[in-house]
Amino acid sequence: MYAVVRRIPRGTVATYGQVAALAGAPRNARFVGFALHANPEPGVIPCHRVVFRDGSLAPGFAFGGPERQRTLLEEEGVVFVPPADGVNAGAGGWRVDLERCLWRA
DNA sequence: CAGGTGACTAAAG
DNA sequence: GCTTTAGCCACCT
Repeated sequence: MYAVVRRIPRGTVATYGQVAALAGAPRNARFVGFALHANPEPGVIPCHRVVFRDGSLAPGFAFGGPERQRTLLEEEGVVFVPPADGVNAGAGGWRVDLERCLWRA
């Protein structure tokens, strides 16, 4: 499963469900986060490439801040979509364009 | 070895 | 429509 997370190509993101499915457990999406939380190999596992079904990742976890997420993913070429709401909520509301950047095995 | 945990996900209330 | 409950199963202690 860690191999699966590491296999996520740069510039793409995978949902917990996606990783879980590739890991061989389509129903244990929650465990995916748990495994990453344990993070037996810090720095090796790109946790920031793993996002929610909505396209956003766990706020307060992952790396240090939602702002950092957008920067890191944008740096890798991941396309971000601003909140549909006219009022920009800052980093909150920003989601990854799963249609374009969702990792496809 | 056995038990507990969990960054989710989907469905029901 | 939004909030809360139920289920899942490999990894960690």
